[in-house]
Amino acid sequence: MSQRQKITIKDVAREAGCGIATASRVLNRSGPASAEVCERVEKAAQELGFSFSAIGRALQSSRSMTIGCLVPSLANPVFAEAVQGVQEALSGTGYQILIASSNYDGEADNQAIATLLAKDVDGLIVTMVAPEQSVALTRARQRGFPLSLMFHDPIEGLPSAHVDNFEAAREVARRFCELGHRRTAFLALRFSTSDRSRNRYAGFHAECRARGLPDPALIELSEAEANTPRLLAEILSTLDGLSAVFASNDFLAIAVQKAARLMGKSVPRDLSVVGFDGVEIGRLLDIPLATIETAPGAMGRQAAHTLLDLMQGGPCIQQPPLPINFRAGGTLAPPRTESRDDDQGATWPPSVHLLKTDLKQG
Amino acid sequence: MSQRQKITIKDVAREAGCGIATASRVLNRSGPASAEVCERVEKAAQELGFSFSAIGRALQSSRSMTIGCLVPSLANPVFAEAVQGVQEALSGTGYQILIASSNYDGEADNQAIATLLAKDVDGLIVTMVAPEQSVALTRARQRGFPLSLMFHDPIEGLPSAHVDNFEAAREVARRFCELGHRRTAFLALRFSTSDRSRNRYAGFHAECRARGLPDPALIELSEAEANTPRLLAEILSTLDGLSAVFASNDFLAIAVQKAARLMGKSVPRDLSVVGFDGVEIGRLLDIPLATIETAPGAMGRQAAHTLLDLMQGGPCIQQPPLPINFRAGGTLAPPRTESRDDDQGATWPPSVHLLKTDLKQG
DNA sequence: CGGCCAACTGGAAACGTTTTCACACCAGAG
DNA sequence: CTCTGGTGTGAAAACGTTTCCAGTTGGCCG
Repeated sequence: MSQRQKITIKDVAREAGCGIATASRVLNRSGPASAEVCERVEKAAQELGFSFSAIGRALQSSRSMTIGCLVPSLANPVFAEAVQGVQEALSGTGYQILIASSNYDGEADNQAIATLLAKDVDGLIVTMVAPEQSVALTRARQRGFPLSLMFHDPIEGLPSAHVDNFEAAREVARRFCELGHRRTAFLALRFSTSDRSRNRYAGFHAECRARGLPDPALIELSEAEANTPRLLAEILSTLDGLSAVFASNDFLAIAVQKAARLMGKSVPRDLSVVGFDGVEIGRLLDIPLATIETAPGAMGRQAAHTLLDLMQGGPCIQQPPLPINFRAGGTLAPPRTESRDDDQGATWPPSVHLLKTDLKQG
Repeated sequence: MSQRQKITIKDVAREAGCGIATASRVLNRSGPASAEVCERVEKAAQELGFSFSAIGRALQSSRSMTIGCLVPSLANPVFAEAVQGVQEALSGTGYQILIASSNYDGEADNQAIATLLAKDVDGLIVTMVAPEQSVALTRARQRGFPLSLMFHDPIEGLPSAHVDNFEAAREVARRFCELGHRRTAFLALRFSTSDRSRNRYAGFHAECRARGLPDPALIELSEAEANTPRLLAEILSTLDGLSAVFASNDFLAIAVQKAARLMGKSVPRDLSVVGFDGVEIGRLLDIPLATIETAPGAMGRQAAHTLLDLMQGGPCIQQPPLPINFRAGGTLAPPRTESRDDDQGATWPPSVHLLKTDLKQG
């Protein structure tokens, strides 16, 4: 109930009976001051409960000590962990995180970046729908504003903390192929708004081709379909001869298992499933999930370090992709029957739910 | 590469050939302006790519349009979802979120609050280790600073968006009891730093007592134990006659299932398990997890709305606890044998890993 | 034509810092 | 004694806004 309004350095100076400049010097240890006045100022600050206003500082130094962080959604543990990683890397540096999320909306992405920039952040760490097409991001980049990406493949001059989705997906195709699988499918939740999913499909597709497998079926699910095992089962059952599914994230992979059970199929006997991300939970399932392990926290940390370097005027150096690890699990096994159907089957891949979209490379 | 430094309203005014005040009025539509000068200013702002500096504004209006948000960790999906909820409630209000996390450390909590306050946030939404013991929080409260809690039970004069952990835990005890369970255990990961866990145990304990059941064993796990099913199995196997486990969160509950499998026990035939939180994943397991469903996102939204009201000078009104829902699941069933051992067994609850701590009420 | 009001305009203060600059003082060297 | 150089100090400018206030127009009414 006591003092409602803030106390400024002016109050401290008055209380200590000295000038503002002196008080500032004492409190920041940024210049000479006699022992006597030094003590008076310290005491006054203590008594008044003074603390510097970051705003005044920011205005004068034109550095807000704040960095902006944009992710699609914190409800996705992968992004939440990444932000936590950023946080950790920034702790102790004096920087705070101003956060924003776009809910996977490209327009919201732009809006968010503009807002963060208006708040005078000193740098930006970003995961968005389409970094290369965002006008706000492009403008910032042209101005030489410190920028750092997460999860995206690097763009010329724009460093990104990422994993090689394409290569990781090829690894999955390789495993499928070596076990004898032929008919495969790739499941994704937000294919159109996630370059990560698209790169994974591209890699998966490329390796299947390279090994003479039929093209994998590409299935984009709606939220409803992903969360309702019955719907998912219906979709899966339209895929004749399907023996292996690569899901674009672990939650989807778990949903597939549930759906398989509903279809009376057994994992991995009738259907192999591989996920992506390597969330902890997959390891604890009754049948541990085979998946590609990534480290979102490490991505956040790397992005933060890259940005810190950039803000200190360092050169823009692109780190190599973070390591990934194929985690073996009970959900991956050889197909039940060595199905010797020929690959020319005109019905594969089926067109239901098939999504045509421009793939990166191929 | 073009202009490296920011363009201010001064630049716009000069370009438009008018005074700063006029430019401000035009751009904010906050005062009269002739159509002609209006157009010139708009055009100049457009061409220069001007956007207001939030810092200048904040300094002058002493409102930063930023609210601080402190949670233990974003790596915990429950808190991440809550922050996402805050975000949603704040979207469109012009407020941004400055985030901080303490990693479940009470000292870091204090430090974080001080930092956020120094950044001149307009309000604070907080989940911390010990809100009532934090000097930083107490000082803020005394100053009448807008504060809003999440997850905690309300404190006099400090509104909190929460669920009734005590009552929810009683519900679990009730279910256990009605199915015939007697020997129960309560598992928690961070008992000492989580009043939520403590309240759950208190409610669970109280209801067990009320129904004449032996006191539940209280087990606090380390991270290592929780994540290594073998270790967890060892601990569980020391509990003789145990037939039902209440885990303080869903991930723990899933780990218990895994451990049970390792022990050769079947869930729910040999061991019933109930979790807490109601994360989506539990529903997709082969045996859907029985759990208490909560809505972290809704908590975040409520906390944000409460804070907004508070910042507009509204009275401090404590909302009732958010509704929770017992979600039935395959992991809960009657115990295998109506074990008719007497309750006086001197070995129950076992002392291994037992944690003595001051319990709230109960 | 004088007076008045409305519409429009811009100078200047204020917000809380940091930093530059000039001044005062004092010791020691010449 | 005067000069030099260092040390300690505070006034003032600057950062980017908003807003108050006073000023300048122009139109309209008496």
